[in-house]
This record gives sequence, structure tokens and C-alpha cells, in this order.
Amino acid sequence: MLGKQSKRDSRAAASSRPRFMQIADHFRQQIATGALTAHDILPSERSLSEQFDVSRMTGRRALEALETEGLVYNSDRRGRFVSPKRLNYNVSNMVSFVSTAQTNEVDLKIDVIETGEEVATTGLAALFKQAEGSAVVAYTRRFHSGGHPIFLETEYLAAGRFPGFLEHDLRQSTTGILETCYDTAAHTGDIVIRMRGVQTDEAQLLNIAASHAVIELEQVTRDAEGVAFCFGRQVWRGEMAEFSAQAILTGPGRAET
Amino acid sequence: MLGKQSKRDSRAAASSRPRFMQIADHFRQQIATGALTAHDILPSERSLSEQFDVSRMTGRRALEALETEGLVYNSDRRGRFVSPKRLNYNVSNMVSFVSTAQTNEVDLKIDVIETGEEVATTGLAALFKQAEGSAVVAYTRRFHSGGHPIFLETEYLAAGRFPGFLEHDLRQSTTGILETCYDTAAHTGDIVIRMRGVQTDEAQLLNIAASHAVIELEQVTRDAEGVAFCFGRQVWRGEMAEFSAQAILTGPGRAET
DNA sequence: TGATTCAACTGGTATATACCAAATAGCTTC
DNA sequence: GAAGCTATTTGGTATATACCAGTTGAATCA
Repeated sequence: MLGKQSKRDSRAAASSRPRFMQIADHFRQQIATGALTAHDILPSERSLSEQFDVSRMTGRRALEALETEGLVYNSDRRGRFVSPKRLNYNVSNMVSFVSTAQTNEVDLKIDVIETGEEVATTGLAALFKQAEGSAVVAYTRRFHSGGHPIFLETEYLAAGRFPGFLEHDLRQSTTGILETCYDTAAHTGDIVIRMRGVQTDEAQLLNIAASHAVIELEQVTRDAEGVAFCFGRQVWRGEMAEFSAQAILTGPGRAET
Repeated sequence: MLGKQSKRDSRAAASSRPRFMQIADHFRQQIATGALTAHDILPSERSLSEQFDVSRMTGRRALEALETEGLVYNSDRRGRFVSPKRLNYNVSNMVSFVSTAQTNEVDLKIDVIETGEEVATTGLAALFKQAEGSAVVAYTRRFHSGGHPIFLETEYLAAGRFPGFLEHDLRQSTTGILETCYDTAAHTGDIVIRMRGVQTDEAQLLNIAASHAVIELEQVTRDAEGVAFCFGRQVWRGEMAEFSAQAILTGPGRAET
């Protein structure tokens, strides 16, 4: 107890910046200078607490701070690792992310998590201009690069419009399948991006700790007639990507919402 | 010690879901059903730990989980409160956020945090097509609604192009100032959105706890000739907004990046 | 060699405690 | 009534401990 008290004194003398912040600063610098690079392992909570002479909980807070900043990721019970560079996803460019990633030399792999046919919700039926109670095909896929999950995607398509869709190999660009086999191409898209907390099942699939923030991206894709044919929801590891968009005033007036 | 042990047993019997998650679930439901609404206060860490018969740290973790989900916010040492509904910011619509917010009946207020003139960085000079070492005006503003900070914005303008810019009242739409006083209107824009950890100074201005995630939005605004005249960086409280965009294939080919 | 087992890690959850500093509410003083 | 003080409340930081549950790799066994 007394020994710990003297430790506290030396800390207070050093700085008013919290100890866990100082430790986080140290690793921030290590990463910035390149002393630690993508996928390098960081010290464990226990060894870190010895190195810096703090309790395990304080060391943990330092590492957790780096996680929320996106500098570090954490596979359940394996250790903490330096995050790789972000991918850029251009949401205005309506070419599929799979194609753009491949031209950017990202070795994107796809797992099919779940596929099936469901009765459309009222909202989806209206969006697809289908009768109430009609069927939609739904599939969930996981995208990863170099063994590291990047995002999950669930897409919904009107079953009547794309018969036998689930018989295709879904480990490729679905945009490509729709263009090649169904002569349906994207003409306009509406995108919404928001930050939210990750859900338990998502956290497991993305290989991240629970109660972290993720980016949710919802996308409605429409054909040349303005009819929506695809609704997708992506859940991204927040540190893994940045999203770019272009706004263009086409006419003499203003772009409409 | 034995008393605590028996508490542990009853917990294990109830469920394998962590105790702090169960407590978070409880408040999630309270918020979902409307029993708690925007800006309502939640129990303090200490009273919560008594109510649910857990340690303060466990109660804290429950409240912190709700914070990262964006359901709850936390003003330093005042308590935790239910978050209000998100604002929608349409990044494709190049009308200023101030105007759109006002038409959507959001009482948006602006504080001017800092203004000044700086030497342009190499990158900014090139972007603005100005000589190396030329001046830029920079200003940082805080946007809030109903007394609650929403985002910070720092904007940079070529000083030579907009003489006396800082003499205007900056507690209004700067897009409006540029149109009215300098006959400069936005024609195209490039936007990047990413999630990252909040910095200490930003956390203070946004009235949020350190080591939380925020949304950073960078925007380059160009005139009809394609020359950039404004660079802006916004830092949003992640739970406060969602960002929408529209992609439109204009020609027979594909939209270009 | 290949499969199995197991000990040693790793982070995850939880308790109990202590002290600090900012914010607040209530009281007192002027 | 306004200003100032104080005690209370609130979250922030930090330590120490305990046990649990996946992961990993080395030793062992078939």
C-alpha cells in the first residue's frame, strides 16, 4: 500500500496528463515513426503493466484508447496488433467495391455467411415496387483482406426480378452478376453513412471486441428508370476505411436532394 | 468475500451474457420504448451500482457501452443523458449545412472558436493554385443545437482571393458570405468521411469524454472553373449525425472518380 | 509422423477501494 | 436579491485482486 502510494507521487510529479494517455502516446509515436508497422503485435496487458510500472487495468486503458482511435485492433484473446492503412471507398463511383479494390491491388476475399429467401418487409416491397408479401433474396457476406475482416454486407434483391440469383457463386462482385446475367446496371444510388455501436454477432464476425464503434453504410441502387433493385447494408470496422464522395452541380440551379 | 461470492453465483445462474451487457440492455429498452427520451438523465454510476447490485465499475461499463453506441452522451462530471435524434447531413447537396438545418427546424447556433491568418502549407497552396508561401485565412467554429455541441469545423480560404473575409460575422453560413460578397459559389465538391478517435482539445469543445470515436469529414469546394477555394474539416460527435449522398451516372459510361 | 493433451499465455469480466477534480445545489453573507 | 462559500454529487483515474474462456505452442502419446 505504501509502495503504491510512492508510485502515485512520482506519477503526479511527471505530468498532469493521465498515465494511460502517456502510455498510449508512447505507442502512438512508435506507430507514427514506423517502429511498429501494420499487423505488428503490441505488448500484452500484463507485460505492458510491468514495463510501465502500472496496474494491468491502466495498461489496458492505454491499449483500449489506441483501439478506439483505430490505430490498433484486437482479435479476441490473441493480442493487440497495429492496424493496416485504411482502404478508400468512393461511394459516388458506382462501380462495385470489389472491382475498385482489385484494381487497387487489394487482395479482397469474400466469405458467404448466409443466404436465403424471405418475405419482403413493407418497406422493402415498396422500395422495389413489388406487391406486398412478395419474396426477396437476401445474402450476407464477409469481406476480408490478408485474413483480416473489413466489413460485412447484407444485400436484398427482389426475388421475382432475379430468378435463381442465389445459385450464382456469391464470392464475386454481385454487380457483375446483375449486369452479365440479368442485364441490370446501377444508374443512381442513395447512400447513408453513420457511426454506431457494433452488435454482438457482428463483433464476432468482424473479429473485434464488443462495444466498439463501427460504420454502417446503407445503399439503395436504382436502374435507369429510377426503380430500386437492390438494398444493401454494410458494417465496416471503422478504422479500416474512409469514404469519399463527389458532389457536382449539374444545372444552373442547385443539386436537388 | 463470501457475500460477493453468492452474488456471483446468482449472476451465473441468470445468464451467460455479461452483467454489464444486461444492464445496458435494460436502458436500451427504456430508450427504445420511450420511457427515457432525449436529454433525460440516467442514473449515476454509484446509484446504478446499488440499484443493480454490482460494483461501480460494472455499472460504469454498462453506461460506457451505451455511450459508444451513441444512445447516451456524457458531459464531464454532470451525468449521462439520452442522446437526441440524429441530424441528416446530405453531402451531395452542396447547399450549406447551416441552410439545410434551418429549413429542417433545427435551431443551429454557431460559436467562433478561433480566427486568424496563416501561411499556406504546401498542400493548401497547391490546392488553391496560389504561390508557395501565400496566406490563408483560417477559422474554427463550433455548431450546436439546443445547447449541445454537434460538430467543430475548421475552414481555410485563400486570403488573396477573399480580402477582409474575417471581418464578416462568422456566426452565419460562410457559403452565403462567399456568394453575396465575393460572387463565389460552389460548383463541385470532394468529400471524405472517416471514423477516428477524438483528440483531447476536440473532446473538450464537443463536451464528450476523451477516447471516444468521432466522424471526421473533409471537404474541398471548387468553383465552376474547377479551382478549389475552400478546404474544410469537420469533427462530428458520431451519434449526432448521419451522412447521405447520391451517386448519379450522368453519361452513357460510368461516373468518374 | 500425426494427433492429442495440456500448460502457459491472452484478453474478458467483475469486485472493492481510494483519491481527484469538476459541476452542482444549497446555504450564508453582504 | 446578488455574490460568495461549502458540502455533496458526479464522473475520471488508478490500484490490486480474482476467476473465466479462448488461443497457442510445446510436450507427449499413439
